Amino acid sequence: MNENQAGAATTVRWLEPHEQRAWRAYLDMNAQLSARLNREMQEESGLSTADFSVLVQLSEHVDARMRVLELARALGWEKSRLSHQLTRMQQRGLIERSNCSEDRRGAFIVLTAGGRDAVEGAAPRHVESVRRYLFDELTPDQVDALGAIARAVTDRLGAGCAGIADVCADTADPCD
Amino acid sequence: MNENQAGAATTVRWLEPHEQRAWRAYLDMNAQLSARLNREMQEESGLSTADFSVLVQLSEHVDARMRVLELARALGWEKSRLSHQLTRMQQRGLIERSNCSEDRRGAFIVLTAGGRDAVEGAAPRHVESVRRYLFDELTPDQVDALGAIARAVTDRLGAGCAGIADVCADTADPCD
DNA sequence: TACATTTTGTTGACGGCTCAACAAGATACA
DNA sequence: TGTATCTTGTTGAGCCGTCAACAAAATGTA
Repeated sequence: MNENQAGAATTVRWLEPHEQRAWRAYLDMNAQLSARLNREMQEESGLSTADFSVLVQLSEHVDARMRVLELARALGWEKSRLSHQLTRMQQRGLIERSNCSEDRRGAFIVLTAGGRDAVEGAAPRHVESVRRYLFDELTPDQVDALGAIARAVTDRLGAGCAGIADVCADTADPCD
Repeated sequence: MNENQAGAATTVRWLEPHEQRAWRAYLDMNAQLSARLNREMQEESGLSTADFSVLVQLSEHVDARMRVLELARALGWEKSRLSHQLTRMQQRGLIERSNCSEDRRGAFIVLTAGGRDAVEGAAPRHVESVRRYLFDELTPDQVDALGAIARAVTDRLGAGCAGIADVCADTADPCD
């Protein structure tokens, strides 16, 4: 965009050139890095990164079984996104839905043996990719800086309450 | 995932705890920031961030008209993604396709008056959002660090050739 | 008990992205 | 000229994500 905007333009604090460059570089990094990681995981392990995230959460959990909303909160996903995702993963034998005796509305999501094999096969390759494209290119200071930046931003955004009011505690929006 | 993997696990360089934290923080930042910016632009201006990116490219270009592949290269998108996107944008009157006399296969993509109004209306609000959620939370050093990190990673990834071989010069893959 | 409200989770419609296939014009070259 | 190849761009199938609507069970309250 150029800076000769009509209307309220005079009051807009446009990005400074170095901010503009940082912002576009960040957008590029994101787009390229996520595309690359997704494609490599798909080719090497037959999983999407979304599949992988779900499997990792389950495999890290005691008994490898979780309630749907528990999983949604852990992932920061909307429940309907997760439900669709679980349907697809169930069809491929990565997870199973089992009834919950304490709450008959509910379902437990259970990691299958195939799901465990898939995540354990994908994890080492994925770590290698993340190292290759990200950490190997950064100095230790840059790694720490990235972490600090990301935490500052997610703190501002409400640490998971943006757009997933669905699965967040119904407190007042702490974001403004 | 835990680190007691079967098989080749002994040779895998798992992420160190501080790398793990930085990585997950980065993933969270991305997911939340892009979701928030997308939602705000949709609510305030009726555009997706994809619409906005296309409109910005066009509006920055002399005559506000570009060939499809030129646009695809500028955005780092696959041509088919762009083609679908343009079809939707054309239906909403944001852009028009016009014939190219020099190359009768080709099409010029032209920004309409409505498209220009849309991008000029959206830009100030979008800048405010980007400031609010990102730059206002970062120190000047962090802004520079973010830019440097992003450039290091995109350089490693081949600066736009990842997954869009479609629209890239057909050089050998410089990524491995 | 009866009834409203909240919580849990699924579904369908629709926009968006990727991939492979395709059409048609441009280009190279014999 | 003829023809093989490359380039430009679109299309359709299918997966993915969001939104709104819904069903059913749990919970609160009279």
